[in-house]
Amino acid sequence: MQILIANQSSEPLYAQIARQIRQAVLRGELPPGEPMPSIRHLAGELRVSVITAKRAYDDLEGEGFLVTSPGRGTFVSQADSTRLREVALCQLEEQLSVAVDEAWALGISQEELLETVRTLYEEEEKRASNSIK
Amino acid sequence: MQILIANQSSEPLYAQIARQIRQAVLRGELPPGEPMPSIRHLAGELRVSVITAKRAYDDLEGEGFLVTSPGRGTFVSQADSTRLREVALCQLEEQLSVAVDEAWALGISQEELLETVRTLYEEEEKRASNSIK
Amino acid sequence: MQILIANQSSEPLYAQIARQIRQAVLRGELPPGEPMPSIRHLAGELRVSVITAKRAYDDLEGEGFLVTSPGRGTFVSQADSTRLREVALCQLEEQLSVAVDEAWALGISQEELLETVRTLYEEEEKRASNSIK
Amino acid sequence: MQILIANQSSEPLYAQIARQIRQAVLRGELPPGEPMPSIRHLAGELRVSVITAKRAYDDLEGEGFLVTSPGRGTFVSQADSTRLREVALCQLEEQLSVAVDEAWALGISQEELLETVRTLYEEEEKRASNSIK
DNA sequence: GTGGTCTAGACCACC
DNA sequence: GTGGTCTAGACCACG
Repeated sequence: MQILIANQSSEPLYAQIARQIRQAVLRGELPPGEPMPSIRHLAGELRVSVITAKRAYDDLEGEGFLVTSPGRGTFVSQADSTRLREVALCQLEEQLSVAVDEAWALGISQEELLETVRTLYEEEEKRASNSIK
Repeated sequence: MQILIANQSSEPLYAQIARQIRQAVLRGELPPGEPMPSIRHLAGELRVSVITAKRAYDDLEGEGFLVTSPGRGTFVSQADSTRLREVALCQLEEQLSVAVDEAWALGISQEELLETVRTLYEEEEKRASNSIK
Repeated sequence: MQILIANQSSEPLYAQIARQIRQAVLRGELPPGEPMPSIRHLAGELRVSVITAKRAYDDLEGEGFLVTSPGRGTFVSQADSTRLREVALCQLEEQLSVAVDEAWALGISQEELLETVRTLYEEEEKRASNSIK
Repeated sequence: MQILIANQSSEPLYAQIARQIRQAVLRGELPPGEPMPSIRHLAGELRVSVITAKRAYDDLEGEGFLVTSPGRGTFVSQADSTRLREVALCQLEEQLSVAVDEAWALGISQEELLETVRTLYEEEEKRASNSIK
């Protein structure tokens, strides 16, 4: 898989890494049981400190996305994917709620808002299909 | 106007204050030229330090929402509201874009997403009409 | 004479008043010996506090532009206008020096800078001739 | 780079610091991506409080000159330098406009004014070439 | 009374 | 080590 680090972003490095891995798992791109690269290897590839990579893995482990067996490495969890998805959905809804609140404050009509979301979704699909090619 | 502070939020206090004032201005609830409460007064009411209240006003001044004359107080800016609204719209689109990205990664269909947004928007309207009563 | 107060300006009220009176004296618009309006009268016209108007007169007195004889009022000074002009010239040169410094830092050539100043000067002349009509 | 602090100036400390860094960036002396000294280090060198140094960086970040990533440091922004230069030019023109207004009020002829500016510019060049040696 | 500046010091998150 | 937030408190300029 491909992880992109934006140095300019205000999102912490460890959060960027964790988010991208989390998405890949939920998307099924990283199937349960799949071995993850070692912390040191990942850190080297992404040019971040080992401690930062570890923090990302730790968080994902805490959320149930990864499991580490000492001495053997880190793997994508076999855990109940339904529960994981629910957690993610809940976070998404919170995120959307804030955005809708903002939109309402700006006096944007429901129609305009839905139209914007539709457009963004289609752009997202297009981008995805391009990156597959 | 009414400002609510959530101490347990991860959003900094000054950002919470600034955000709520920003929305009130964009919503037209605080008309141009309107005098704002003094930073000391605001700080007292919200139970935060004077510096924290000042930081919120400073940020809003930097964004063009407020103007302050030393010794006289702080006022809602007479500035070009079109420009301010554009900036806000731009930020909103960025926010939505991230959320849509998440939704796509979770495998949510366009229909589901639009339905969720519609529901959230209607809840928002209901909440607003209640707070008016 | 006409004094304009910009409430939005960062320049203090008393300084705006003092500056405009100073310019009027240097320009010869207010001849030596000319009686000035009383502090209370000026304050009333400009809608500022008496203390602010007094501060402006005090400063101008300190600089030698005005003289106050208690009980009779305030008048434009008969003082050596050459000295006053020199002080003003010195301040102007300081002001220009800062601007030129900035211009140099921006990599503006001498020709460009002189051209800009020339244009601004001509605009100033035009504005002045219009306000006379 | 070299930053000079004049404690007796009426210009606030943080503004002096910000101004000198801003000029260095616009002059290209501090290239995009360049790491800035940490606020603590800068504060120590300039003998000012950490907060004061931070305030300067904060302002420059708001203007788009710097970007900072928590935990990693502060860097010269990769931002569109054309836009930054335009803003600076705009501010300069405002500054010059005020000065020309003063000059006109003092009855200075266009020729005298241009001559003064020319002299100041040449002094500036001389000073710059000396500081290089 | 207002806001503006500067200070010291504490605690936290990130790398 | 880095920056981010919040605090209290002092002093000044403005109205």
